[in-house]
Amino acid sequence: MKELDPLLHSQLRLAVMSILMNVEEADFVYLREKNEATAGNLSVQLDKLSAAGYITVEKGFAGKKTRTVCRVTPAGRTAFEAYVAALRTYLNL
Amino acid sequence: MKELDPLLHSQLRLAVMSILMNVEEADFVYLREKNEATAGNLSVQLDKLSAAGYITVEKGFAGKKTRTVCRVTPAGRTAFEAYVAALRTYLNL
DNA sequence: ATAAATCAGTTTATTTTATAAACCAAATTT
DNA sequence: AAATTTGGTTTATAAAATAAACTGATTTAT
Repeated sequence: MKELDPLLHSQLRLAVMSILMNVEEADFVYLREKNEATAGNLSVQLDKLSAAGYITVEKGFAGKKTRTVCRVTPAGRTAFEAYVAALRTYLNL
Repeated sequence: MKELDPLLHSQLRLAVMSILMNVEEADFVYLREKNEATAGNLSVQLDKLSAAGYITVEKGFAGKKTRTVCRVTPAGRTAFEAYVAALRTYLNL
């Protein structure tokens, strides 16, 4: 049975990746609001995606406030597409 | 954010449901082999699907050996379709 | 006939995950 | 300058997935 990448098979991580696939970059606050996630949960899940090399997380400033910007990496893109392909076979979409 | 039914958002349960959606009925052994799952794991996940009313689990006999047969219920069918629809919006498929 | 191995499955224990709650430092508001 | 808000991180708790150990019946081999 084709494996579903467990890193992507998580509601919040999947939603984050889905956004990043379509958006070039997105910051922490945007991702938190769009997903109605708690900051804590989002922080943890971003770390995991980052540790896996699926996204980059850049800390910078917007004026004086900190701003954390996320982007999907090529590896992340590939993994996401493989995940979707695997899902298709599961669900025969 | 549209919720992904957590009962279906599990690798093994999803795979089981996907099979049952296409097959009218399937027994324990078939599901275990097809999914390369351990019997323990399968047993637990079938219980959950059954407790949720997504499948029926009937114990009977095939000759002298016990045989556990699973079928998807109308509620299960509906839930599965809703899950797939929700996934589509996540992944914009 | 009986001991060993297999089959079909359940129960219990362990590990992993997801999530929330508590916290921290800097910036803003009053 | 005290109180609040913002943008997060860390730690604790709850829920899930999985594996390991077990049960009870059935073959198979001796």
